[in-house]
Amino acid sequence: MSRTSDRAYAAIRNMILAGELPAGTQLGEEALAEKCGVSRTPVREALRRLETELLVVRTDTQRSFVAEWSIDDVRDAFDLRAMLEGYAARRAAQRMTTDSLARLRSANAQIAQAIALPRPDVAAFIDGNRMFHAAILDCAGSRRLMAQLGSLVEQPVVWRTAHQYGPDALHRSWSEHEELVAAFARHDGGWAEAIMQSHILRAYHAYADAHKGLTGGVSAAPSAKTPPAELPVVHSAGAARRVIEVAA
Amino acid sequence: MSRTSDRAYAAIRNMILAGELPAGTQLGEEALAEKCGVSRTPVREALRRLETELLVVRTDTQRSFVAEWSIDDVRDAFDLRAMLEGYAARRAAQRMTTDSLARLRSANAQIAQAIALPRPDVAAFIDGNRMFHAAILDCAGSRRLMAQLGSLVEQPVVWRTAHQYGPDALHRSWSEHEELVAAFARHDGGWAEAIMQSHILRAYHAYADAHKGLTGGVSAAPSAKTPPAELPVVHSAGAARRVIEVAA
DNA sequence: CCTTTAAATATTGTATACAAATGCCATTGG
DNA sequence: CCAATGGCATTTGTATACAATATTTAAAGG
Repeated sequence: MSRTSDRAYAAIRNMILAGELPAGTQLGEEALAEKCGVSRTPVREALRRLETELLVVRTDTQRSFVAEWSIDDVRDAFDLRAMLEGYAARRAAQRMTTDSLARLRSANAQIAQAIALPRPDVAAFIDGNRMFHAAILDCAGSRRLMAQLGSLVEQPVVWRTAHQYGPDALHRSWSEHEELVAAFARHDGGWAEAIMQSHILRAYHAYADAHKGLTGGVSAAPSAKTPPAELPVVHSAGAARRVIEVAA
Repeated sequence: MSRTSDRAYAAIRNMILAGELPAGTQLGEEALAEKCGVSRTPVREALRRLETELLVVRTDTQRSFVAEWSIDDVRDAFDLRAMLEGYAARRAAQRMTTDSLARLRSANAQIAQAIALPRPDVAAFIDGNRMFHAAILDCAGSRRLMAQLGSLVEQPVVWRTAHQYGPDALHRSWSEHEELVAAFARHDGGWAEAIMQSHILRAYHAYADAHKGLTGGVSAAPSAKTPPAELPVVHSAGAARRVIEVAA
């Protein structure tokens, strides 16, 4: 991961996720190159990656902009993720090995420890959560599924500091993971799928509730000729900080 | 689409799909650049695109190879497509407009005409089929879904000359489309989803039957150090011609 | 005053040169 | 004879220069 291209990708991605580059911002290659301290070549590659992940949109004349997210887009992303990750859970349940099961238990044990402290260790929680879901995806054994979910799990709106989660929400997440482990242990694909879908969609509603009234419907993509000017930019200075992860 | 990069993409893609570049072949940038008559820069871009579509795999040391397809990979791709396109059908049914419905009827009318002739016009059939499915996807109104299905619909194994389809199979495909139109007209999402899944999975079994015994299980990706040498290359000269589209 | 046109500016696309890394092969030492 | 190491060939990564294209600005005409 020491390649310049990856650094550029990570840098741009973080700037978008952090709100430093608000939705609708034009992404000039030269400007980004300077900001990242690299040449345009790796920046171009990074932009293409971000484009396939829909974090960046391009006009028909090849100009890149930070993608806009309407409330419907968010719902859309969660629905898709619920379906795909539910499918992953179903497949994983069928192919579950004792080894994978151990990894899942271990990951959720880390989560239990992270939320047990007087003040929850959010970083550890997020990390354990990531490991848990990654293990399931790995066990599902589908390259395609992995590729498709990869571009879906960490989206801008999906990000949200788990700090906003109260102790009860954190515990409920852990509890759902435990239930998933039970389903996996019994190789019950249908059960696992149902739990997972519920798990994800609950996360969506947690997000939606937290953002009630905040997000005026921002339209999807900047159109060809009039991209950044007239866009109602939602992410003002205050909103920039609010970018985090919905910990499913 | 007059950009050099797109030409390179299309050229490489076609070479893979046509079997000219058999699975496991190393894809050197310079060699491809010469073959396409362009410089390495657009070739690199094309390779990255093909990589995200899983037509090309890269080793951990950044070498590119034509992806291998095991029978399980094929099944995997069809399962995913069935799920995603089923989902698209469900959404489309809910949002169906008279305008979109007209487009669907028109596309299927073209199919009817294409298969009605004494000798079926396969090109017209494929074209109509593409239009039909594209209209549904469009009506589903999900950018993400469109992006994800885009990399799934035209995969190497999914390709197969519809020439292999007999008149009955062509007619059945048309008939299922008609049923889809009926479900759409009634805004019955569940029905539409079920038909679509059946439609896709039937196509899978048509493919599987046609390739029985032919495809010895080819493993997934060439491993890091020993990529092309020991691979049991399936696509011999004879197999190269067999590359086409499973017309769902 | 608005629309249209044309030049100027800015941005992206492609090619090429060079640097870094990987892979291969032969040689050497055990 | 096998394993390890060194250098040579090949391949990919990055930077930069130049060409093509798009956008903006300003001026002219209606």
